[in-house]
Amino acid sequence: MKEFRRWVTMADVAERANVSMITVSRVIRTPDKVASETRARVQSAIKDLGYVPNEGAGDLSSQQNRTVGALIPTLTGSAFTSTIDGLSTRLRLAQHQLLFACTDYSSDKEEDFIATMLRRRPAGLVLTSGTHTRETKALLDHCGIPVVEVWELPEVSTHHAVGFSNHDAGFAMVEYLYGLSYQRIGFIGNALTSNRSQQRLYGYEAACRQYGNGQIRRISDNKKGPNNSKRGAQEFEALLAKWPDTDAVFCASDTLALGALSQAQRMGLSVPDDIAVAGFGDFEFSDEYGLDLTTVRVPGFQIGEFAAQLILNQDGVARHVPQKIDVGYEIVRRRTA
Amino acid sequence: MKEFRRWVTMADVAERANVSMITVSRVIRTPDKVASETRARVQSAIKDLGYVPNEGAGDLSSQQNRTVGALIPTLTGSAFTSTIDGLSTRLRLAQHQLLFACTDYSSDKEEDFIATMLRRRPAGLVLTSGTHTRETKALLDHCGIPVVEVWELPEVSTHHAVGFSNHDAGFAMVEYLYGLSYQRIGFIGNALTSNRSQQRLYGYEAACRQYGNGQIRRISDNKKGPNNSKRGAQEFEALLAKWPDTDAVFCASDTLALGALSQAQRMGLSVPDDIAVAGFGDFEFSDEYGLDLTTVRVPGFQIGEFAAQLILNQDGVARHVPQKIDVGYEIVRRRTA
DNA sequence: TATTAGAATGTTAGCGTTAACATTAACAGA
DNA sequence: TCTGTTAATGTTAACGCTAACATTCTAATA
Repeated sequence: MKEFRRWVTMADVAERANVSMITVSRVIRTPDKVASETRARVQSAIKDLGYVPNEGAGDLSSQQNRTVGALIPTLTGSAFTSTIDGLSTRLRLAQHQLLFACTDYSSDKEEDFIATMLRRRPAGLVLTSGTHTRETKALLDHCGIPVVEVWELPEVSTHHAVGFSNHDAGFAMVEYLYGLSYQRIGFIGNALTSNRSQQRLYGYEAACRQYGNGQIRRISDNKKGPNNSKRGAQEFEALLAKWPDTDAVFCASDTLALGALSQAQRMGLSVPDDIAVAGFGDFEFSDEYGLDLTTVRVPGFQIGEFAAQLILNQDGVARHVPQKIDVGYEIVRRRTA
Repeated sequence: MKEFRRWVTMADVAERANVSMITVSRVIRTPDKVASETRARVQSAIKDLGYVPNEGAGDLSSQQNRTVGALIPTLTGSAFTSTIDGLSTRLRLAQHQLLFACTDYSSDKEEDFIATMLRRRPAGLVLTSGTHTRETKALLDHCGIPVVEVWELPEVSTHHAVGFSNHDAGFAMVEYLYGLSYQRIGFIGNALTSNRSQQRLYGYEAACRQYGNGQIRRISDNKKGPNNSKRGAQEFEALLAKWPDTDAVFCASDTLALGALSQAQRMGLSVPDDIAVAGFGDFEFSDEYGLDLTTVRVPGFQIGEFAAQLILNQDGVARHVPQKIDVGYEIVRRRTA
């Protein structure tokens, strides 16, 4: 039966080890600067009492912070999970911790979360959104901590960025499809959800202009909403209803492609003979299931690691020159195209 | 060009609004207790200066904490993402924040992360592991904060739990398969990875004893490792090599089932005519793809919400009676069985 | 008019830690 | 012997905030 038990403090440890608090502090942070005998005494006091340092108090005193905030739209079926994994992994090595939240595709929630996170005075912020409300921008520009935007590389930005050109990646995939002799290529995906999808669309359009007759095959609805499989299936169906001779579709995400594939199957179309399908993101499932989806592979885990690195590097130092790290992408040809 | 700029403090706000700090504090936390005129003055000072309260300092002073730690094995292709979504969502409503980390299936990392998180003095901890190292257990038992284990319901535990009986769910699925007249049912999945998988296996075994001839069809390798699709495919193949007349397999996760299905396809087996496949977890993809996987649905998001609730309820109060919340499960019959 | 209650605001101390400076002891070199 | 240097440890004052108690003022009540 646990009672209202106070956490053991550094003072408790100091008393038991018969030293001053600062010596305990040194044993924890700079053990070399303490005589080995004293050190041993303090360490056993720490162990005996089960002392766990209060890092919040330490941060307050030292004016540092070993916390990093990260924001992604959602976790379920998301492309960003690997990036969060990478972040978490890299931060652990540096003894930093991850403050995490899902914005659920809402700018308001994003603003709310950022404001709330800043109250913790994190060492940095990792964002996946790209587009922010006016207030969010002001908050980010004035808070003075490193902000890293991931999964894209904005032309101009006051923040760091780790990602790749979604435009070029989209272009490259469509160019590749043209190279495989597909002629009438459609685009599937909601370009309003994120700047990333939009850039992929622009890349598609540019490739169509360069290699095709410039015709754009796209169901342009203005519905916002997640780019999930259901949407992929719906848009695939609509696209083929409008342009029955379409011989390939480029989907703005693997999840969309999943839906497109299942719709193709339902419609009795053979992939890639009747129609080719290409995705984007190389999500785990496409590799593992017989799907064998032709797609654009992006090093999501690495993106997380780099983002962490950018923030960690700045610890304490105010290098406010926005860095851009291009992690590139890779066309992975499998069965569907 | 941003410089070494100090964060605006409450003292700055107080000075500008010509009040004492405590008044600023009250405007933020208990606005009702401040005269409207003063309140307005303080609020505009806050806005003018772009003041963001330092919650760490506040926590230290008030001996409270609005942070909750959560630990899951991994994020990519994980069943727990929806639970984290639920946690995040619920915590936001209570102005709490989520400290998050991936243990990567390692008990050592788990211990490390828990120790590190405790340094932040979180209001509670949400764990998905069930089995911990000796040190971890000691840490959890003595830290005095609410700990919630999710996705299972241990018989005895000193902690809260939000989940369901993996044994019963496994039993129910296999019982259901027997009810559909399948006779020779195999089990796919590594029962060593987690207690959950093990319980599902036990449930399978119990059902076999009760409804079948008690024969266990399972490739019992002692390889640890993630229950991913690749493993599902391998075990499926091995299982059928050993017992060619198997007419149904119960997989410990949907991801495994995904692999099993793809392997069945490769082997030219028709599902469910030649062999039925049942999964566990109702992951997003199985719903969205033509997969139409028969599976056990678990309310993952709700689990997260409940876990948050348990921790929030305890805020400040020391109710150390471990609660158990059974969220149940549901057999979802689709095409594969 | 004196008393009291309550609303509004302020003062003081302390949360648990660390930075910065201070002290002490031991010992080497002049 | 005296000075200087270094290693080991200690003292004091923050860090930014809030709890607890204190004060002031207004207005209602006796």
